[in-house]
Amino acid sequence: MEKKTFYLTTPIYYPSGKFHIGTAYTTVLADAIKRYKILKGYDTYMLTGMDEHGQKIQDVAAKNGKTPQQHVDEIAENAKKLWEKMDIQYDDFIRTTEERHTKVVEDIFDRLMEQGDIYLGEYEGWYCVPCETFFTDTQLLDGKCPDCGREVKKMKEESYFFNMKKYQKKIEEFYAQNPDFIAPESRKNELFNNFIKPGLEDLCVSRTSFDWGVKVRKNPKHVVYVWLDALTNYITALGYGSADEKNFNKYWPADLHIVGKDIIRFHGIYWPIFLMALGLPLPKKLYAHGWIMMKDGKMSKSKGNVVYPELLIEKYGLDACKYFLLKELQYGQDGVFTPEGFVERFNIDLCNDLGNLLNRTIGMMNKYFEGIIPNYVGQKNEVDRQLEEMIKKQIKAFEDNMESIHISNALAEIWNIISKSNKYIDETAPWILAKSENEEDKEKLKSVMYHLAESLRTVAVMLQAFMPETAKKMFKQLGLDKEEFETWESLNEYKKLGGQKVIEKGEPLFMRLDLEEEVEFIKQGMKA
RNA sequence: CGCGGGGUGGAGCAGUUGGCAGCUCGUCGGGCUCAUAACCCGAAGGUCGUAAGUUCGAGUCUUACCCCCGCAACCA
Repeated sequence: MEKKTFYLTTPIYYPSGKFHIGTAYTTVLADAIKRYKILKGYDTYMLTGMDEHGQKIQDVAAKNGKTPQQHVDEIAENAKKLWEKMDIQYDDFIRTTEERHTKVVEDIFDRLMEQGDIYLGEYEGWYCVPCETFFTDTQLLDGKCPDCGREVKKMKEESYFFNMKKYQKKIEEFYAQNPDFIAPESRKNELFNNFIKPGLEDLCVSRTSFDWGVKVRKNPKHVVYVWLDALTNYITALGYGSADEKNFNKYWPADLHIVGKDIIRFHGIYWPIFLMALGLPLPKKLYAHGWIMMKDGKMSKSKGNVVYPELLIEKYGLDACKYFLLKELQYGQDGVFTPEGFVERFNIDLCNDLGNLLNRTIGMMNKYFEGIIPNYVGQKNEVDRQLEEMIKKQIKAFEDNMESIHISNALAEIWNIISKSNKYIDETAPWILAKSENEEDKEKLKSVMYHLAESLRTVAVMLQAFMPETAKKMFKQLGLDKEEFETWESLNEYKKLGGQKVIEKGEPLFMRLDLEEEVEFIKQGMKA
């Protein structure tokens, strides 16, 4: 039987510098969803990459005495290293300077021109001569260049336009029929009311003021400008328009485009319209996540408040870093990074709740049963029943949250099981049962320890999507590092864990941090 | 001017279809000893931005207003 496919993408990132935790978040989010889909049995394909054209890159490269290509090669290498360090399971990494992309963009441009979707016109804007850049009315600061503050001139430049107006009706119809295309809904409203309803304006798709880009074949003084070049990566990466369209046929349309809230407009309007023009099916879903903010606003180098993922990963581990990011950003909303928040999350959620639960369970398993998980003996009392029922409910809630991309809530569902299990230990007081000579108490003790093993296994199965290393450690310590105990299907029933042997001395999953010390460390790292 | 979001106990947030106001952290008091000075229980603390309306009943729907944030078109 053919597996169902799931194609998801991150944006292609712009190589303006080192990636901060915001960029890392987008990619981690995609990776987590991919891993979840794998667990659920999908044939997944995840794409990420780099958007490597444009004036800015040309400028930065020149400043550093490099060719643009050398410059982007370097950054692409760094990006790949970071994703490797973060154990991101992408299936393809597309770069817009690669021939497999540029060639197809040239073709697409030609075709759209022939179809009459692209026409030659004039782009009028405010031009700053020293900066060699065009600005729109709204970009100007007090009528001056927003970059250097100098006078700007009204200038005209010949350029190609995409006829968006032609698709006005179609895009409206599309949204009428697919009201859930954009998540969260508020982003759709924003987009619809501000841009679609008032009427679309044609989009400038070429420039002559710089030449680092895909040349327009029939008029090579023009290079393709930004979005027609960038957005098409989602299909060129799959081989669309190439000799081998196997992946394209298999995975397109995309199941999920993950984007930051800043570029929702381009993905919510231009991209569907480009695809309409090409006669291709539209993606199924667009999710716009919020930003990671700092206490004093956006991250910026000038403020000296930028956090790079390497800092957190090297000191606190990849899983802790991922946990924080995925937990902190609520559905579609911004989240705040503070060093205090990070360390507290680490200590409380990871050390106290999760790590300690595993540790005390392993300890008791060794003390009372020489490390062998007892057989399931049924529900010996009310709390056993409650725990089993609760876990069943949590699994369902977890799935619902994952399907609707409420990742932070999904994590909270896992932590509900953890809390409930910690409470369960207190309620059943296994250390008292262990001292009893009573046969019934001995049975109860078996039941308690079995249920705990099962709880932790459930937690580990779910955590595989977010914290694969931690999940692996948990399986290992529980003596359950076997395929049959790790699959999603295995959650459906209480398995036969009895007879498996846990590790003799459990290594703590996470060691508590000294709040003050670590906050200081992170703050120093932010300044550097 | 317009559009979108937010305004819920000290802090940070949940509250999908209207039905006794929840969670995490913090504070105070208690319990336990299996465990990473962890874990568990209890308590204090909210007129759910303001005003009015619909309803048997509204944080949840309608209207007006106030405050904060974002978007405002080719800036990734």
